[in-house]
Amino acid sequence: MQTGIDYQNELNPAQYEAATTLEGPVLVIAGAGSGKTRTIVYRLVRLVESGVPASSILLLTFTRKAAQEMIDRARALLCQRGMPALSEYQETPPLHAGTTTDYAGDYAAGYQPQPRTHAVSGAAHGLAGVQGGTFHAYAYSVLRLFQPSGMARNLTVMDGHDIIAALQHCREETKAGKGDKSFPKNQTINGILSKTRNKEMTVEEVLRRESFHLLPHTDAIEMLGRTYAEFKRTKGLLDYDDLLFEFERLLLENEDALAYCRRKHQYIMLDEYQDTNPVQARIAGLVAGLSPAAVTGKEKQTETFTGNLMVVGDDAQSIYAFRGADVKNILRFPDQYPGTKVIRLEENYRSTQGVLDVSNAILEKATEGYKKHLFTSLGAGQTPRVVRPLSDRAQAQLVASRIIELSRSIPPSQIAVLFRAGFHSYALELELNKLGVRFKKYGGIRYTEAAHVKDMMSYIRLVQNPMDYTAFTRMAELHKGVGTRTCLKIYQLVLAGDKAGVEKAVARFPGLLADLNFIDEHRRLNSTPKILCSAVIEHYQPKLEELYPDDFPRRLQGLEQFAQLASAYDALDLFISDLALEDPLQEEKEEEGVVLSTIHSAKGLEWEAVIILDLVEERFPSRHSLTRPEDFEEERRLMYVACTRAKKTLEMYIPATLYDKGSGGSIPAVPSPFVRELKPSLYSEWQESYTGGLVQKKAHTAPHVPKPFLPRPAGAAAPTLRPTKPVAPEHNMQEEGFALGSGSSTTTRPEQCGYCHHKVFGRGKIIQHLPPDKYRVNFPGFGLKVIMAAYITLE
DNA sequence: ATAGATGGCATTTTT
DNA sequence: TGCCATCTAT
Repeated sequence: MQTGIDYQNELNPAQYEAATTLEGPVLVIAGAGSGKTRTIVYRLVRLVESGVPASSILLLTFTRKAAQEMIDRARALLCQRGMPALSEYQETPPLHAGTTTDYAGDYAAGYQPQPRTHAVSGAAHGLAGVQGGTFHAYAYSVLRLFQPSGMARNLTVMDGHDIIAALQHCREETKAGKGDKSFPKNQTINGILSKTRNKEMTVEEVLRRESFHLLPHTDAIEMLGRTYAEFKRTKGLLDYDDLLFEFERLLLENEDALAYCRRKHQYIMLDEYQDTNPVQARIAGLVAGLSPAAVTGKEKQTETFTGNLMVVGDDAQSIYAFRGADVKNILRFPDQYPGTKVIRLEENYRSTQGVLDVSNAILEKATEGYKKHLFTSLGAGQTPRVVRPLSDRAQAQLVASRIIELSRSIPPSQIAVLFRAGFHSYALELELNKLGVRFKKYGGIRYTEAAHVKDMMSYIRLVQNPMDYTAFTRMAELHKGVGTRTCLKIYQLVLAGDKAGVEKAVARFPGLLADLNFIDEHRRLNSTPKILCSAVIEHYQPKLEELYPDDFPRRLQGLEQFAQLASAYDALDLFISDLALEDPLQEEKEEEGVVLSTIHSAKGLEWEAVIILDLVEERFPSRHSLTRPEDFEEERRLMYVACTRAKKTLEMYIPATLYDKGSGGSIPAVPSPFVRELKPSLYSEWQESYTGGLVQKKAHTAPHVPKPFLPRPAGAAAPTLRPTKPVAPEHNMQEEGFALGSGSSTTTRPEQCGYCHHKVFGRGKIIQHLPPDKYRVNFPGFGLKVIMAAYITLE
């Protein structure tokens, strides 16, 4: 089939090379803003144009949204450039129907392949049937077709909340850490266990590396891990990590499954390869055709690799090491896949040179020496700004008014505020609400986490998997008088098939019996997700009205929206797993509004204007990164990712003080090393005054004159701005010790951090030197303290 | 055994 | 801030 696309003229030479190399192993090193998405989009079209069936293309990206966008854009390209011959395909045939041979039906006895894709489908023109999504979603889509050995028959994907609930259950059962205040919280346990798996290390290794204070609990955590694994196995539950490891095991143990994947997905594209972890890399290798021995590195592939595998990524943007991502995957790809064609996309089409200069400067200081230099032909553009509000509260007010100012010339949806951690934006959110500025926050509360949605989902999940204990608990405890014990008892009776026993136990709770019957009936009916959703809503509505008398209509509406969503699915389990893997309502949020996002969630996105908050030590770089140099390097790459999101306007905010909830007062903050090390010529410096507007600091002119500290009465108007630096005397250390742009500032790099002893608090980690004679020290069990040097002994 | 209330807490980043 | 864990009255 032919299109009028002129690949050579619409792409630059490197992009062209990447988009038109369809066979063999290919590594694309794509610098920030280098047109990576465009290249993948063109390659998708090119593949289809060359006669590759869309259904044999697998596109794995970091989020489903990313895959969706690429497929949509490819489809748009095809539509727009006319594939007249294809217009008769407007009515897309179901994914597995007709043209493609689907082997799963033959192999997986009892499991019929479902006629609707789980992940994203390119639902028009020649792209119908491209399978795209995340590794996790892909893993599930195959796992459900083949029965993994030793697993319950119906597999359910757990979401974050399920995981915590399951851990809690295991904890009660084993009495692990009972009554021990130093025992970590479920969240923490989950983090440790998950790290253990993603980094493929023992609990002890993980603890030794990043939380040595928990080392005394090593055995208990390991034991809890085993109990948790057994809990999941017997109940047919899969957490995020299980999806990957069970999938790998399936590919290694079940020849049919491996053959199915290899045969079906002959053209594989992996985006963000720098952020894959070892098991993901092995899965990719197995499906692409690498031998099991070569995948684990036991043996080296010596002949030219003949599978069609393209990986795309940027080692400088690797920001997920904390969850096991390993840059080595991308660095050694050519070695692992002999015959790899390496293509570098280097010209930046996103940002003006001023933005790139700052970005480059940040990367230059990286100790791991990623040699990258972004360039553009877009021109110098605006000079990035450094803004220094008096406090984090003032920062919120300044940013809010700046957003209003910017939105006079830029659509609000083209303005983004980025920060290191979700809670860093709280103050700004309050401020924006106060001013009536619309915003959408990425990484905020998922709609699926609302109580009524979870209630509804528990019924749906029980229809799919009667052993889903988390769902059972949720459903059963909706009834007054049913708690942990009763719940467990009934669950066991139900599983044992003891009908008489169940009826007896449930007799005291008539509503519960009705629920169980309802679930049984619908399991028998095998209804479509949409019909089931409607039925559940009707069944649950009385309870909804009882539980939420003030706002049940609104919640009901939300549930109906959910049922609408379900109508896109033919298979119940796919609907459930999609909800656990990614919030489907996220992308349907209104388009208007300023974007608030963690830097991690901002990956791959771009905006006209980008504001980075809280560029002070402890926040960014995060205090948790101060232990090991490699973590600090990851913070640097995070900063690089943040800066390279900006097209034209880049502003970095450095509050002089941070509110301290402990003391209720403000503590001085040290500007982030990432800004301190920038040459002053790369940015202009702006400050707050009491009279209005941001005022640019005149570089190197006015001598520093400390202004008296003028406390604002509570509830006073937002700070306005004034031309000189209003720094309170007690904060003058910033002027003296941490001037910006020195290029050689006293950075609290991790390698300079040591430990010290204090008579009362014991051993602590020195977080920061506060000249001339104080240290900020983190004492396990006591938290952060500022201590006079005289009272501690350095180690 | 359950439910509700209270008080103490620490708080990265995501599938 | 919201989320725990523990306590107390039924």
